[in-house]
This record gives sequence, C-alpha cells and structure tokens, in this order.
Amino acid sequence: MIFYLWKNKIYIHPMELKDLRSISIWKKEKLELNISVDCVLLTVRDKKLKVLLNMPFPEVGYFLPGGFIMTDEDADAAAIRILHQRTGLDHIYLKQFRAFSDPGRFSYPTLFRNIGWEKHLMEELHTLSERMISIGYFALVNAELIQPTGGDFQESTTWGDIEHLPELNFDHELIITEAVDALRRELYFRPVLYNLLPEKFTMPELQNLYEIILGKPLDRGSFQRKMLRWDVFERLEERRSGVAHKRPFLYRFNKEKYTTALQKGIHFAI
Amino acid sequence: MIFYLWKNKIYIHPMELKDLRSISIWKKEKLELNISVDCVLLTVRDKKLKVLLNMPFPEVGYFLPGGFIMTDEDADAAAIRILHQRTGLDHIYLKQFRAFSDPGRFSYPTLFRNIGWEKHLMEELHTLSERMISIGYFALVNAELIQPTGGDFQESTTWGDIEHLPELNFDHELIITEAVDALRRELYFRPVLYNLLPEKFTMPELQNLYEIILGKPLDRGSFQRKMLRWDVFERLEERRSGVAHKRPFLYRFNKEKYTTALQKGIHFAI
DNA sequence: CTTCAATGTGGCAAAATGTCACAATGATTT
DNA sequence: AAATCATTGTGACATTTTGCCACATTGAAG
Repeated sequence: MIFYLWKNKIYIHPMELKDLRSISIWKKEKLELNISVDCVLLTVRDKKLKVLLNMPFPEVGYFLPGGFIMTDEDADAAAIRILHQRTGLDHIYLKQFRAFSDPGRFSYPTLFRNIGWEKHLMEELHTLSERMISIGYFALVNAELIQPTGGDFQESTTWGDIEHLPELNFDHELIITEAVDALRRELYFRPVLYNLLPEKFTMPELQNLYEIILGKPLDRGSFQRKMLRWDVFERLEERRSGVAHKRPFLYRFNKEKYTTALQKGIHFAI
Repeated sequence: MIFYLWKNKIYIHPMELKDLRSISIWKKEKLELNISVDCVLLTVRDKKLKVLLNMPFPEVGYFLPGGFIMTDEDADAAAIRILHQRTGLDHIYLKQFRAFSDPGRFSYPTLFRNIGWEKHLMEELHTLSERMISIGYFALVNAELIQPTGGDFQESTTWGDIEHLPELNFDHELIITEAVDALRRELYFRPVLYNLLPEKFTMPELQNLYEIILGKPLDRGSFQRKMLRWDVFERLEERRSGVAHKRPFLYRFNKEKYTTALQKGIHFAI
C-alpha cells in the first residue's frame, strides 16, 4: 500500500490500497493530495458497453482507476499516466469531461469503514477527513489489447456492465453515468469509435459499435451512406476473409480526411 | 483586500485584490485554497459576443470573475455564489465545462509581479507559490440586467469583445476561448440562447443571437422552419409594436415542450 | 402619399433520410 | 457437388429536410 505522508498525516489513494506489500513514503511536494483523477475506461464486449473496475480488497465494492495529480503535471498528464499504469496503453483518446466536487463525495473515514478497518483505528484517522476533488476522464479502449498483457492488471480487475453496474464506492457510479453521457455527446463532434476497432475494420463492425453505445438499432443502408458521406474513412481494396457469407469491405480511418472534415465544420450526427 | 491565513501563510484570490479597504482573515477550514472557480459570463452587445472582465488594479490586465471553493459547497454552488456576488443575478443557466490544471497556470509570485508589488516583498512571499487548479463555468447573461444595478459591480468591470480580448492574466484567455467552444457545442443539445432575451422575443432576435454566437449568417426561412419544428417555442397572439416595418410575432420558451423534446432525443443542430 | 427596409410565407430544386427489396457471396450443411 | 442460409453491398423509391429565393405585407419615416 502506498501512503502519502505530510505534516504527520497519512494520505492513501483508494486505488492504491490493493498492493499491500510495498509502503512508499512520498513528500507532499510531489503530489496534490486533494486533487485526483478518475478514469472511466470503456470498451465493448459481448455486445455490451463495459467499464474497467478495480476491487483492491475483497468485498469492498469497486473503484474506478484513479490517482493523485503530481505537482509537476496537469490533469491530462495524470490521466495518461494512470491509464498507462493500469492498462499499459498509450496514445489513447482520453477526454476530460467533468470535475466532481461534492464535499461529501469522499472522506478517509468512509474509505476505511468501507474496507473494514478497526473502529479505533478509524477514529485515530479521523483527522484525515480532508476533501478530495476528482477530475473525470473517459477513454475508449480495445479490451483485447489489455486482457492478456497483465502488467498492473490483476485478478481484482473486471469489466462492469454499464447497464448493471456492481456496487461502487463513493460517487463512482455517478462518474460512470456522466462519462457515458459525455461519450455519447462526443460522438456528435468526433467519430472516436474507431478507437475500439483494429486499424482495419468493416462497416458492420462500426455500425455494431454505434448501436451498442447509442443503445438503439440503426438501418444498414442509411448508416453506410452517412459514414461514407463524412468522408473520413477510406475503403481498402481488401475484404475481410475467413468469414461466412459475403465478405465485407475493410475500411481505415484517414486522419488527413478527418482534419479537413473538421475544418469544414462537419458534424457527425447519427 | 481579503487575505486567507493558514499555517502562517497568506493566500489571496486575484479577483479579491480590488477591495483595498477591508482585510478579512479566514480560516483554512472554510476554504479550499488550491481549488478555485472561474466564471465566463457571456453576453451579446453591439452585435458582438462579450465576456465580463475585471481589473482590480490599474494597468494589471484583466481577470475573470472567480473565487475559492468553500469547504461545504461543491463547485456548482461556488460558481452560483460568485455569479451572484459579481452580478446580482440568480437562476442563470451556468455550466461547468473544464478544469484547468496546468502546473504553471498560476502562482502568487507571478500575481504579485503583475500587480507591481515590491521585489523584496515578492521574495518574501515566494513560499506562497502553491498551485491552484480552476474549474471553469460559463453562463449566458442579459447585459441589461447587470449594467445598471451595481452591487459589487464597479468601474473596474468591463465587457471584453471575444474577437479582440484585452490583456488577460494567467490562462484566462484560454479559459474564455474554451468557454466559447463549449457554448457552441452546448447549443446542439440545449437551445439556451433564449436566456439572453426577454421572456417574449421575436424570431429575428433569436436568429440574430445565433448568428453572433456561431459567427456566421443564417437563412431566415430555414431558421424559422427549424426553430418551429423543434416545437419548444410557442407563438403568442401579440406582435412586437413600435417597430418600423412589418411587426414580428412574439414567441416564448415553453418549458414543458422543451422537456418532452429532450425526452424524444431531439437535437438542436443549426 | 410615397418610400423603404424588415418580416411572414410559400415555392421549388437539391440534398438527406427512412424503408426495403434484391443480388452477391462463401462457409456450412446435406 | 449441390443446396442452404445468413450476411453484406447496393440501388430504388417515397418522404423529409434543407438551401435559396421571390413575393406580399406592414408600419414607421420621409
């Protein structure tokens, strides 16, 4: 577990409770102890939208991956760092969507009660009930790229179904629902869903993603027409092979076309 | 000027530098001294989009209205409080749009240098160079409702033209441009522009607002058709009188119609 | 009384969308 | 090897929306 020591007080970020073997002492000068970042990492699996969750202790409910901001980095850098620590991923489209600042959203006594610490210890730690504000980020990640690699990724990690979230600590359920809202909004300005797909993908695969994330079925013909009219995907010569039935064309996201589309002021409404 | 005293250090929020007559001592327990709120209050005047700015000292550049968050309020409450303090306005559509967390965005030494304090005093205050993160809010306000009332509203306050901003301190120019972007995005989800108009308004008045904020001319016929198709404005029997030429119809925002439109998932794309 | 500019409205072509049918395709089954 | 079958590409067609513009209306200003 990583403690942060400052002015004879101990600070612990909830996401770091899982590693009981190491105790590191940090100086206050390195961290902003009342500003943290929480990452809502979304993916699509089994035809459902899922979010990456951690349970550092058994039966204490899940947490979003998060951590303190270091004094020499901004929130974006902290989110990128945390995303990398938790998943090994880099160069992911990561977007800040809201700050969560309810005075009661977090307190150390609540945390320690949740993880079942002794009562007398809790009372001793009561002085720690400082406020923590969290800045929320969301990202779309390809689950296949995380699952097998490991790294910091442990058994206490799971993909939670957005529609049926497990028990979450603090306001993390709120953070998740706000992240999903923000993602759906973002889709009108940036067609970021290709982040969930391999470099080359088919139109039905892309449509499937949109349907899952928007939560409604879409017409095949209209969808294809619309995507092609945006003129940000380029059709390749190849077709996906090894599949039954008619082989679909492969497409690729074209960054140059995308930037020119943005300059034209195109909107990516579905 | 209001100083915040804590652990033998002095904290000053830049927006409170203007009032030199009173010195209040606050306890740390009442305030989050490294989390502040900045409000981008936008209005339309002289056919231009403008932002409310303050200059607490002569020739030090302008600041956005802002302040610390109190320990028992969340950021929304702080923004509402600050908006009220600066303008006397209540019940304004106020929206959080981003947190600004660049480590170098703010420091007390920079502040004191900007306002021309003595060098030896600055060095003494160097220990104050703590980081401040700011949460940005924007609101649309009716300039007529503020200008005459006064209150905290003083001569050091001005409406800055978005296209030609005066010199601003810290990253406040960035905050403003981000706020305008956020407003333009928000228009696709909520037709909030009626906040800038009296309760009863005409279609050309509304169109004029859209044109100024989006920065491009719109066709009269198409605009009218689109607004009416949204079915959130109701046409009244009256027409605006006292104007030259044909008298335009008056419309009113209908909150019930609006909520049903939202439930239908309507988008307010222009 | 005339002028003039702003407004309400409708026409028309072009573009976009919803709906659906049909052909093509290739693994799977028989 | 042939038939089956679900998936994909594509185009037809009606409907809706949009862009563009002209025309009539209106009421203050000249």
